[in-house]
Amino acid sequence: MINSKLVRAFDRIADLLEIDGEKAFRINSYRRAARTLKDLTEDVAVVAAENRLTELPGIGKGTAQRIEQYIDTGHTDVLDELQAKLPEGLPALLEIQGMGPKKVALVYDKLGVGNLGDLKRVIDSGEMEKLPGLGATSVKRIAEGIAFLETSSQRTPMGIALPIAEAFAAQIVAMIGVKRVEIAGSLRRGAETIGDVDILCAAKDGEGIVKQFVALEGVKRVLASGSTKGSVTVPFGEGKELQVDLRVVPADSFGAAWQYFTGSKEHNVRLREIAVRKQLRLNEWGLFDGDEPIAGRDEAGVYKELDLRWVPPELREDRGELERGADFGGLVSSQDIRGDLHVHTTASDGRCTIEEMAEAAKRLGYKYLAICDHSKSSTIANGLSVERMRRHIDEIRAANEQTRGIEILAGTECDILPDGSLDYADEILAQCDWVVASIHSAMGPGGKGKSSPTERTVAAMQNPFVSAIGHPTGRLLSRRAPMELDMAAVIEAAAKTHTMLEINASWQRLDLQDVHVRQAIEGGVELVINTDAHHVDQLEQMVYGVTTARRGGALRKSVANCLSLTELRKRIVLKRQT
DNA sequence: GCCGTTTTCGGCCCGACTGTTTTCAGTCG
Repeated sequence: MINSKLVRAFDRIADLLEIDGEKAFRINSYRRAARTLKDLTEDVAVVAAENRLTELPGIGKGTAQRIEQYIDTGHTDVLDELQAKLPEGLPALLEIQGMGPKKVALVYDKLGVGNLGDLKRVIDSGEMEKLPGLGATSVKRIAEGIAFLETSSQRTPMGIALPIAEAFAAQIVAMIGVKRVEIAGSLRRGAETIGDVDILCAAKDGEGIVKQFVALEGVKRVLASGSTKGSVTVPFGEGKELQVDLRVVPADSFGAAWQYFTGSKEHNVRLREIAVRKQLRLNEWGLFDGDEPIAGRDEAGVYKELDLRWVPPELREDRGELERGADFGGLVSSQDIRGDLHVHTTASDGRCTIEEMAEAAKRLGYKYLAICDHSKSSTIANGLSVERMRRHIDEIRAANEQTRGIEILAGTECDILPDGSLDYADEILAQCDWVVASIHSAMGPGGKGKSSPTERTVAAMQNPFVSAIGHPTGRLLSRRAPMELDMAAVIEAAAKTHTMLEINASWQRLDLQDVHVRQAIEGGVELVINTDAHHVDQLEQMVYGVTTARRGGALRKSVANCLSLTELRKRIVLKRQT
């Protein structure tokens, strides 16, 4: 699809326009268009062909023309002209903390800086700090910004950031005078990757709390330490750093501040527009009628006074959540999950036994657990031969006999082979209670007599024993791109065959991702949220899958593992009889 | 450049912080 290329083109236009000193509104409209295209789940070329471009939010006549030109020629005049005018390396400089469009334009105009190398040179030579409006301190900060950019991974997966954030929050809440501590920012919204960790704290003595915060164990560098805000970095992985910000506010403003710092920026802009229409003013300190505060202590009050329903953080992305009459109350939550229907054991590549996994699942309050080890073709993952699989099923049945308080289902994660057939014959699959079918090999686009991932997935769904498709796109966050999957075709086939689609909860996968969750629900497909755990500890990753489901607007009634075991079995039978 | 239950023209969110200033511009979230 050409969508992602257009997203990059429009973001680049916006960057260049900013450096060029264009009006903010025009720049924003390009960013808005880029975001719309990023969220779009269908091929923009199809939308264009059907003359529906201007129906998309933030896309008017002008942008539609540029999209059409790009589809036809691979270029847009606007971008070509800007690129002819400004050096290629300039937009990258905007990523440096402390460098905004004005400063980028300044160093370009006065010193001819066209890329990162040039910038480093004029910093070292001392030329930069002589520029008007700059000085030794700001140049030093920019130099630190460059260093941070080069050591930090740009975006950190939610699964790495959340434990770090929770550890900090636990230490802050123990400080004297702290009334309340909460995680805010994109982490609270459940974004799959985050830029930095935002922690909010209610206390009177901001300076004292911030001082303790920047001195906490695990802090590598202190970026800022003031009376309301502290900012530090924390090492993780191999030489990487994550930024953690703490803000301290009075208890009376906690709700407004939590709302404000949770974002997203776009959601907040929309909220403030609504406030303005009501002749009110909304900021991080509260909602005001003139100088009179009318809300701010809690989040719900802020929404209520704007005649809005409180919006769950996962949905605050300005994707229509303030307008849509959505059923927020029915949104799936972690408490609704009654079982995990995709885990591995030592039989294939897991590190715990059937009994260990079952005991851990029971501790989480689950009523059922499906053991789904790899099938024979997944040799790297120690996939089970037919003979081993038969014995494995017997072992699962025996373990189930021995275990009380949880039902252990005999399952498999059966490979979908390159030709679209399944790795086990129906005779084996029929013995399983539950079958997840997944693609693990030949993940390329297909063609030339080779089946495409879409064809293979759709073919697998025709098998009556296939209950669900595992990690449908096969992506690994920032490590492997998703397969080229025609999601609309997969969803249509899933609905028709009563096959569920998995939201793989592993923070390295989150597959389906949020926009596809929404698309699947709109297509009438039932979902299942599984951890794909290879160790008892990984069962706790369910929360990431639930968060992703919530971001896609999934209600508990759309998620199969919120069902009782009896109801779940009925769903499996329904598929087998179709 | 987009958009419309005050509008097809004239709007389009808000405040803190910082460093450079002597009244404010730029950046950030």
